[in-house]
Amino acid sequence: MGRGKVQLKRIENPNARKVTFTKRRDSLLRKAFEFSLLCEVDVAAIIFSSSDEVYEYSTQDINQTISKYHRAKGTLNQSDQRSSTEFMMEELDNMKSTVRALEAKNKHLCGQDLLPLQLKELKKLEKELNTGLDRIRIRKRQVLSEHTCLLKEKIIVYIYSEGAQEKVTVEE
Amino acid sequence: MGRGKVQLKRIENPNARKVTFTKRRDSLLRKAFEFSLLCEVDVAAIIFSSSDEVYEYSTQDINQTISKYHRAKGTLNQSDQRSSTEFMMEELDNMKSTVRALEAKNKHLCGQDLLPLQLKELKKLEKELNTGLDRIRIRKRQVLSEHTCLLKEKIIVYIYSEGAQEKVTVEE
DNA sequence: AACTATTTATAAGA
DNA sequence: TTCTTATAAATAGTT
Repeated sequence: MGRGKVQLKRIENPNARKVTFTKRRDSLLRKAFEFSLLCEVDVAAIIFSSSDEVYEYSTQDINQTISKYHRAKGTLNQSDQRSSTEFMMEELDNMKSTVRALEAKNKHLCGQDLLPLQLKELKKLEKELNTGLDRIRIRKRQVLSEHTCLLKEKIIVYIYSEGAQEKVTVEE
Repeated sequence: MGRGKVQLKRIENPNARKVTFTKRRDSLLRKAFEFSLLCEVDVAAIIFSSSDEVYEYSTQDINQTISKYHRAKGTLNQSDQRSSTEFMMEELDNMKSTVRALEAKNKHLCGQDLLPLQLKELKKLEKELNTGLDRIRIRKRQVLSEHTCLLKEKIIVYIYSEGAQEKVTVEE
């Protein structure tokens, strides 16, 4: 439509290209608008100039249209992504307070930061530590006796083997 | 362009509307394509049918175009959002392993889950607990002596005051 | 789905 | 640039 038929390729003359850009940009946006109105459908069009200025038309808010597009395509849409981000932030917050609590408990168990504690809490802590200490000693004795058994075996092997190279030590 | 001039309003006849939809849809997408080619610019068009089928044209991958749009508009674009999500996921992962480590340490200090520990680790743990226990006992004695001082004061107050109502107890 | 009378878009010229 | 205009293209209504 025009004085001549156009070749479908880049318009070489930069000026002519710019003029055509403006003309076709406007009519594309107008066509999009007419189309959506006549046929009562959602349409969005985004146009960048060669210097990346943005021209757009959208039936509704363009971000809604983009979200709708993503939804239709089954790709993650923005609002979903935003809410998953929010969810993660919440989880992160929870995690942080968990870490704080665990670190505090840990320090208390190691006898640090005791000043804020009440007598009752100190007694509870002492009890916990006593229990822990008992269990650790029991386990230590077990391990130790296992070591000793192993040692005995090794000694026997040692006695019966001339080429024994391995050095065996028993702690505590 | 047609047998008559169109009114710019919804085409009432559903059949005519559907036909026009197809015609204008195709030409809009074709126009978008021609435009981008002739003027060498980025264009994206998204069309939904009345039953929300998607028709689209984009010079490059449409998500890239959408990102470019968001970037140009200064709104948070998807890839930015994705990377912030990725960052948070990483942080969340780190936090989770921190929690795991702290919980394990805590359990060990309470004498639980000792089986995987080596003799050396058990001894270190025992030492830590002993230190902790010492400190807790020191602190407990402090608190207790403070209580006792307080008690002494209260007794004096009690002796000199007839209306004393508060009941004072001293633990251990 | 194809046709065609018209309207609309637009390339090139002023 | 902007306006004009000849012509190409799109398309509403028809078949």
